[in-house]
Amino acid sequence: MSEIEDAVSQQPAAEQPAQTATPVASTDLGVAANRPNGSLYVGNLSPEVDEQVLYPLFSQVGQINSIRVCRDVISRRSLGYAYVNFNVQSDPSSAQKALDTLNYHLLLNKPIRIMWSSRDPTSRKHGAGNLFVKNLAKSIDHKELHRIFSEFGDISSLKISQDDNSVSRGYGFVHFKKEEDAKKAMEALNNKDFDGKPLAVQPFVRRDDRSSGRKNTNVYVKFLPENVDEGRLREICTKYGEITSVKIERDEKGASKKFGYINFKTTSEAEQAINGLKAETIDGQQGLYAAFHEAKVERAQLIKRMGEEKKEKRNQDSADKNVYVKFLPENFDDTKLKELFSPFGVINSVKVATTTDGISRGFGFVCFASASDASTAISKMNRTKIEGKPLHVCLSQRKEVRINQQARLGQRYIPTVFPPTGYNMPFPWPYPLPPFYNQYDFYSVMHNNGRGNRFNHHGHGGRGFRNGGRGNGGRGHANRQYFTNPAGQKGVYQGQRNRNNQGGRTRQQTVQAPSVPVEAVVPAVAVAEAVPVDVAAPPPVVEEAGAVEIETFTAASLVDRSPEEQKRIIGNKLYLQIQNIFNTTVTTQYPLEEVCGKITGMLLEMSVDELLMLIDSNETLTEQVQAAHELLLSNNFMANEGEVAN
DNA sequence: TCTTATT
Repeated sequence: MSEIEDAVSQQPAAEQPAQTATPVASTDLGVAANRPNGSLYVGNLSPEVDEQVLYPLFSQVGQINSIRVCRDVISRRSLGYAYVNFNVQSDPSSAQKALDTLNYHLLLNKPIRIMWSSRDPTSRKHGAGNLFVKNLAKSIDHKELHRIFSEFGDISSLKISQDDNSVSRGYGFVHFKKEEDAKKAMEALNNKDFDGKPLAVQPFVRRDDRSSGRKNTNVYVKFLPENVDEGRLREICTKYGEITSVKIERDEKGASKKFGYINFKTTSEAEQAINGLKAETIDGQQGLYAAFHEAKVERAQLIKRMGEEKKEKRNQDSADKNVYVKFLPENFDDTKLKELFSPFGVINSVKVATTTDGISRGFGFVCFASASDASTAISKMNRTKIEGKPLHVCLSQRKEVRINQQARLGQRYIPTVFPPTGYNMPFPWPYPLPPFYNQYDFYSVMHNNGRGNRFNHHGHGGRGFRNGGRGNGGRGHANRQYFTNPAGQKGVYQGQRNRNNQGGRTRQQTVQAPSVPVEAVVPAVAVAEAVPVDVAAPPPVVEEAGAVEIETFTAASLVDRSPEEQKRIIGNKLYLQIQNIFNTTVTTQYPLEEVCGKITGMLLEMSVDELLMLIDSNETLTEQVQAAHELLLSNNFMANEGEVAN
């Protein structure tokens, strides 16, 4: 299949690419480098365990910023692990306390396994200092095993395998922080009796690595001449080493199937035989195939793995060479498309997407031999007019990538964020956090400000609405955040709410006033909030009041802008388009500005390329808006108690 | 008788 056909055809979802690191404000609180924040990984959870179960447990030891149980994107089923984020400002040791006191705590009969959350998977993957422990007495539980091994050093993770009834399977894993501690423990504890059984302690070896360590002495050989029998084969192979058995596969009539097996005493003998047989001349003929004999299952796995690797490689290869072209004239076929793009470099393949009747669907793909040619073609051809209509040209995103992006939208499941204790709730709890009010954004808002709130484009503490008509007199803005005080003082919680609902209540609560008032959501606000801002960066330019200019931009003009700028510019346009969709095709019961702002922010999670495609296709945008709106509805993100429809 | 992972 060509790269292009491949790109067009349906593909199973591929692995998600690695996420970029979240910028985190650096705070030196004297904690070890491997735990700069109060984030814990909590694993081995029953599927039923959710945030509401974890909160009371963990809040006993300290103030919690947020808890998130990770779930399957589609089914929303728990993946059996969670992140618990403690407020390090209020107590830098709370996470450590949780580790010391809550590890192996039974939740629904399963012992939770707590570790420091580490973004870097390498230590987990390469497994240095990891021990496999077997022949464990069933009576030994997690705490007991931990007690036994912790004598030799810090343990980063320990687990005893259990069956569905939480009964020990008699083996487990003890991962030390330091490899030398693991070694000491192994030497001291291997073969030592515990509860009447000698413990077996050995380095942990992953299954894949283990099978290769198994003795491989059996040589598979094919393309044998038909007249070669066992005796002859043995004769040929004696020079390679000591043979324990020879077998040639035969059909029911006893005729050779022309392949067989020779088993040697040692692996190295088998290896020599493999090399030698490939060059062997039998009756003047060459061309034997020889290899280690692998069990059927292993072979199937190997083939599968190779296939996956090949496919992955193909994906990688075409990722930056495959150009997506949209808004082609109806009569444009493969030949014309190729002609159009051939000035930019060698083209491997072209394809105009068509219906089953062969009618152009108005878009296509051009796969270049080189990524730089693809890049040139994009910059030269995007927005050039063909028969009066500007083309849209960008890198093609593979279907599974696009699907993943849509899935990611659904994944924007908001962590349950818990307010500090010892404080009267201004509104019912738990309350889900609106999408873009996470603490990092908030933090940046707070820090941006010597000179007024970045999100308040009027530059003063008054009303920050920029919609030019409604001001704050409109109804139903709910604005609430839970955040960490950037000044590092005592945990501060601000629940702020501006609303004039029909009951005439206006509730506003500020426990400790932030340095700059935070205003409600309007277009540019939503856009700005969606883009995390580097705390150390200089304050962004504050635009003139009322200047909600929607920049006219081209893909080329965006190139020179920073990623934040690109998103801001696109976001402004996107906001208006989304607003238009709500005015024409989608209805919402929520305040228009708020819902548009939130959805703009959600969609801005996509890549710039994807966004450019999106703002050019009202149809796709509408689909995405509907999906995002449904998500908001289903997660109850929007204000709902007493909120009046707009 | 050979685990488990990112908001």
